[in-house]
Amino acid sequence: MSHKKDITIYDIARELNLSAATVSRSLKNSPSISQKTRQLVKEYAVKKGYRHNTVASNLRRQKTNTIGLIVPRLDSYFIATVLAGIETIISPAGFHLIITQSFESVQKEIDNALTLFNSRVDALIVSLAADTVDTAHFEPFIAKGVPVFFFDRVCEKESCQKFILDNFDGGFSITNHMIEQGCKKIVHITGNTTKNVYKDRLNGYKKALTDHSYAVNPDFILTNNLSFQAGIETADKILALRPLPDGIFAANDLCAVGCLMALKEKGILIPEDIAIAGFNNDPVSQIVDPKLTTVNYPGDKMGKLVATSLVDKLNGKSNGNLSKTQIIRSELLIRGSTCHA
Amino acid sequence: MSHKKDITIYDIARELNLSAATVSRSLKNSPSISQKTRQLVKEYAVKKGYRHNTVASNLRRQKTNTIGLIVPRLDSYFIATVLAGIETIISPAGFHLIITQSFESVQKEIDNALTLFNSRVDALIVSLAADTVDTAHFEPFIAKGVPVFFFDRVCEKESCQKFILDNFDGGFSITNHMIEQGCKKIVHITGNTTKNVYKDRLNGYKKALTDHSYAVNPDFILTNNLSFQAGIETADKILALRPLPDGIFAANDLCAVGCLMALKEKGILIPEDIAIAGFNNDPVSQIVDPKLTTVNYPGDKMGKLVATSLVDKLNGKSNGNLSKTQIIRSELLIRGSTCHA
DNA sequence: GAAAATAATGCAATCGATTGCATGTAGTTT
DNA sequence: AAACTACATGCAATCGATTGCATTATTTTC
Repeated sequence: MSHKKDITIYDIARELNLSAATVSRSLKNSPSISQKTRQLVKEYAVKKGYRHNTVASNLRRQKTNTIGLIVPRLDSYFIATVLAGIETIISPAGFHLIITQSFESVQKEIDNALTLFNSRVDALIVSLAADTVDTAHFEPFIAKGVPVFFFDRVCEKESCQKFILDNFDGGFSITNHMIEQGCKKIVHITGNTTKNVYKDRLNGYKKALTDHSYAVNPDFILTNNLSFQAGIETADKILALRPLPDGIFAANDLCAVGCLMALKEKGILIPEDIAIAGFNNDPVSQIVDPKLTTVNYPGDKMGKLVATSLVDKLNGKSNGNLSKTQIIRSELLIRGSTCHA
Repeated sequence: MSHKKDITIYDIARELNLSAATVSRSLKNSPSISQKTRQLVKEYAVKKGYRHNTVASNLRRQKTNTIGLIVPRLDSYFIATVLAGIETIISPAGFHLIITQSFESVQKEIDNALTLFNSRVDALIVSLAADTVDTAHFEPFIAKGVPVFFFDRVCEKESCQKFILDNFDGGFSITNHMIEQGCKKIVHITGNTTKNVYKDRLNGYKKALTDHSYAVNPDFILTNNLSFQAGIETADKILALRPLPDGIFAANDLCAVGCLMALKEKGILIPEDIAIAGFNNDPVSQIVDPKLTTVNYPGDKMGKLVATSLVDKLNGKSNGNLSKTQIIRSELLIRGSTCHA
């Protein structure tokens, strides 16, 4: 079956006895073309169903108006909201978004970076995979002047542009709050602490303890992959600890909720026996009974912030003195899982 | 500041005293080039940090290896899992994914379709906006032979390739189950019934009622936007109904959970006073207490199915006789919100 | 009415990879 | 040694829009 072939500016030029240059300029409303021809060309283009060929344009202009995105996974509430925020900003600004997931693997992240580079994206937005230590795969972008913006799981290097929540402060506030509620033996469940997000939350937790002259007990710092399932499994480990903890601060909500539900199942009263807090303000934190104390992590806001800064930079509207590190203030949300009604 | 300029096959050709054609063929491992030259070129390319220019290649080949996606919004669990499923399949197959959201608006959907068309995507995957009736904006793709695959919220036209869950069967099974549990006055909360998903669920509900010789009471069919908040607000309306309902079937989980929590708040016992069921198997359905009976809607599976079919088609591996409508069997998940332990 | 200024349009190169066809070279056959 | 085959490489056009510079048409100015 044969399909309609696209018409080009040359087709229009030929039909109207003009040059391709004039047609091109007319379609872009160049003021150097007379009102009359401009109108003529545009009407004819619409009539014939002309469609601008972005690919050809991209090659000639050496720009793609495309932004690449690399995230660990797409099926997380936080990432989904960031994504939505980014798209909301860049789409009206005339940019496209190409998305890829690294599945928490450096190798996949490297592959994705390479194909996005080859696709000549105008910029890159990244949240690092769990096991990424070396970030050399982003060097080609830097060397070429392509902006690379990190968010959430960021590159530790000074020179990187990054957008993060104040994870230290969040971890500190939560732990502090639990201590104020009377908790004396608080467990912390964390993920991969080579990543800033978990490391900072952990350090905030430690700081709150030492500020209150509590010792940091290494046995009370548990590591898992922070999934819902991991939370359920960790509940048993927690119940086996001696002395029995009276508080749990998990580095994300999903894990906290899994843990909370498993403990409830075993007859533990929340928060009377053990108080629990999470991190992220995931929808599940408001559904679980009792509702989960957590730190608000506004993905939509973060996505919009990253995207706005990026679009400004790409359009040369950057005030230039944008700080390399943008920190969103953390906000503690106190709910039933850490205090009695 | 000056940035490193990309090197091209011409640069390599010049340095090695070869033609660009030979370089191009070497890099693609064309068998018509001798092993020796091929090796030479490839090593030199790596050494010099050559990167394939996908944009130029796309223009010449008249293919972009890019798939466009248009969805109502990105920050929904279902969409996020579909997205993850799609990316998982198409990425290893060498395709990119450009995503856009319509925010449930036809106009935005039309705009997105246009820019994706101009970007010469090789295929399009769509879940329609709430108010989309006319689908003429996809005609240019069809006319040009660009595959357009619909999922979930699909185009009603016969000729469209669509992937859906058996919504009718799901609605029927849920309602039937509730009736078997003793419910006699079941409310249905639905969304925009011009969309197949909600219309079919509603029809399944009606069929189950009439099969059991129950009348369909129009007052018992409530419409809202199916958000969590809407569920909370609808709880009051339900309590004002006479006779008082003894069952609620909401067309999605978020709304069902909002409603459930609001009712609990008001002292209603779930499921003793009123049984509740949702649709989608969203994570919140397993967190709420009691856990929510629902229909499993495997986004990941659907995404992979859509993407696999699409990639096969693009690679000409389609068996050709792929049915226009692919239906995923619905699966009822019975939980505490509709039956006593 | 001629010169100068301005407006409108065209020419042709460019972006970088791809590919059908032509050419060239080495090796084999008779 | 001529003729032929097979393999390796090059030539040059192509994809379609963009844009600096040149050229032609139209006004303005004196």
